[in-house]
Amino acid sequence: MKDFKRYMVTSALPYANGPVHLGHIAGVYLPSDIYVRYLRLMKKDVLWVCGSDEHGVPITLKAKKEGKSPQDIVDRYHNIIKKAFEDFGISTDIYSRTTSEMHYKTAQEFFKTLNDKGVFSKKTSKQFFDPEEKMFLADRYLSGTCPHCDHEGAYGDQCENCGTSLNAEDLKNPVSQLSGATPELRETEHWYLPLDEYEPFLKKWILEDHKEWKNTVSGQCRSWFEIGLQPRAVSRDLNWGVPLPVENSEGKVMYVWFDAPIGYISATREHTADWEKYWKDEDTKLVHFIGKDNIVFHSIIFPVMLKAEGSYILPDNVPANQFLNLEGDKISTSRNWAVWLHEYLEEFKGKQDELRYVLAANMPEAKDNDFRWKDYQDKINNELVAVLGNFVNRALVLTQKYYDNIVPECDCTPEDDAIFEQIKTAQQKISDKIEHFRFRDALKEMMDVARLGNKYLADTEPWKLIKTNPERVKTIMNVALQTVASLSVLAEPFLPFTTKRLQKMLNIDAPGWTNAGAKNIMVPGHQTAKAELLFEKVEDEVVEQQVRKLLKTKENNKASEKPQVTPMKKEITFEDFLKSDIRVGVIKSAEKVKKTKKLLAVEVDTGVDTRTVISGIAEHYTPEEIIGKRVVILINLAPKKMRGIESAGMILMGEDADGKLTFISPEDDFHAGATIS
RNA sequence: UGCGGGUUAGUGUAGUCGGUCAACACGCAGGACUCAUGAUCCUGAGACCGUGGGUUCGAGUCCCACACCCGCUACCA
Repeated sequence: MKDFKRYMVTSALPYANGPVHLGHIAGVYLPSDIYVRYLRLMKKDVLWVCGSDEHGVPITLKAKKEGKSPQDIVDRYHNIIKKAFEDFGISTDIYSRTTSEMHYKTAQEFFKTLNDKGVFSKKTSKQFFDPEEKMFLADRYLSGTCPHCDHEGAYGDQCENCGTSLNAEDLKNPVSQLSGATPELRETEHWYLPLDEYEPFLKKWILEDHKEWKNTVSGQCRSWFEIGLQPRAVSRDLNWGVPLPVENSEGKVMYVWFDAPIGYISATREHTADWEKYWKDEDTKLVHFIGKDNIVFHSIIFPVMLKAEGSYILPDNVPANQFLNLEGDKISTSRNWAVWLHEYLEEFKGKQDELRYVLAANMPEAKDNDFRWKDYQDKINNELVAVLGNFVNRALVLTQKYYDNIVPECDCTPEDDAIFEQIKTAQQKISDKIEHFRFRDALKEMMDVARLGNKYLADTEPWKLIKTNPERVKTIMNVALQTVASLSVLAEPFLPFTTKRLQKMLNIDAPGWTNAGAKNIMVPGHQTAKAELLFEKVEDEVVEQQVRKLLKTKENNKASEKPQVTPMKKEITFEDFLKSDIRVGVIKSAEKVKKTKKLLAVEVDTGVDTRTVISGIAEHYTPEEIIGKRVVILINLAPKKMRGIESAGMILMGEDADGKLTFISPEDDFHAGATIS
């Protein structure tokens, strides 16, 4: 492997429309922090940057909804996130933001360079423009009448009723979701990054030159290659973002995904005048820590931008993690199903390392993992307290008892030497694992050193020997103290707050990484401070309270989910209504349509005949349980073939706000074919 | 539906090139110890490695099919 002179580490910029939660921490910021702290201990030249991503449409919408400016919104969350990171020991060299002056400058220079080099292609297309908001509308902020089925709630990109994907311009009676105004079709021109031209380069670079990347990352890239890369628009018609630095581009800003990764560069520039060596020198190792949702941006789009610019290096690795679930359910900002970092820090004062430990031990490195409060309690009580905290306490308390906190002399036997050997080996293993982004394994290795210490004490039994061979006990306690001191280095990347306290107790300066396993970190005659417990047990009550809090969130969600009532559709005439032939039908049989998740093929006796209807209810009903059910069915609907089966008619279903479906059934046992009007 | 990832003891996970690979942690059972936050140490029980085929002298490990879970995508008359 190449020997790099320095490291440039970036972590995905958190989007400033909400605070960060444990999923963000476990997936991105904690692994980065462990990695960087380790590199610093190795005395490497390393720079770690991060910052808030503050552009993009969702922020403008949130601002509008709250009657504030986009800047107000991003200020609020930027400050919450920044403070939470600091308090949690996320030790970035700089935490910047993409609304900074330096970022505008850097992003514009970058864009201009690409533009001057003729990298971009330009294309004109027609898009809807909201005259009230004075802005172009992204497809999903448009609604209207579907040109195919006349459904009125169709979105600009798709009709949810008939399922066809649409071109926004084909929508009938389009309405802006933002203002309710009728948008006009206007021509607009956009800049495109020709990803397709870089495909051969990317394929070689990722699939051949970087085989060491996680297979989730290369797998994702491979799937993009299979579809074929397309030019990607990097400009938007919006008034919130970095303005394009080119002529005739009024009202246009950079696509948020174009400017955000440049934020890494801007932050570096803001931090040091010497920024270029971190971004443009081949001897620098560039590493992007991200979550799996960001893979294409960091392994395809941003590298193409860097490559096209010409003077930048490309990432050496993109260690993407999977997602963390919470108590079995997907974390969701909008449903408030999350443990927010800033709230944890409020409620668990001084317990940063406890959380860091649990998250690191449970990091979603290869697949999605689950955070459970019970597991939080178990890991802290049975591992942190019982193994690490206990060993440290035993060593220090014994030293206090026997030697009044003075480090005794050491006269090592081969058994003692073996301990130092093992610590050395562990140190190398931890290094190796961290360098390969295997943080949970690395953490385990570190804990094994504490286990080794516990075993050493159990084997040598100084509390017995003190009566028969006090000379020997001196050496034993010396070895135990050296082990504790080694732990104060080896644990630093994972548990920085604890190691600081530990070093204070030992009354030593922070040793360097390579000192771990040395015999002389604690010099004989040195005076240590009084022993304190490193960790407290987590009581059942604490965990129960958190679980209750989450349950409450669930209940609140249910309650506050005011049935989202869809607006009334356009008035129809009685004659229109009479056109539909709605009947009571009886379900004769049903079976799942193969290879689909939601579709059931249902045989219905309509009185008129028995016919097959495809219904999208398989997630709510099993075929067995609906046989014999009386349902309401629209029978004169034009048949449509789906998945090779012809569906003649439509079973009417009630739909809840959260998407739950239920049959509409007559209250009395009406016969099949009874009309409904 | 397409693509990607996953499916290994009660739980969470390791298993790089196919041959001590069935491992580690927690939990559980029994024992030892008492310096330590009822912590620690030792011993033990617990997995036919999602299912079914195939390649091979030999497969969690390679190939094929299927099932289930997650993400994106499609579909949901």
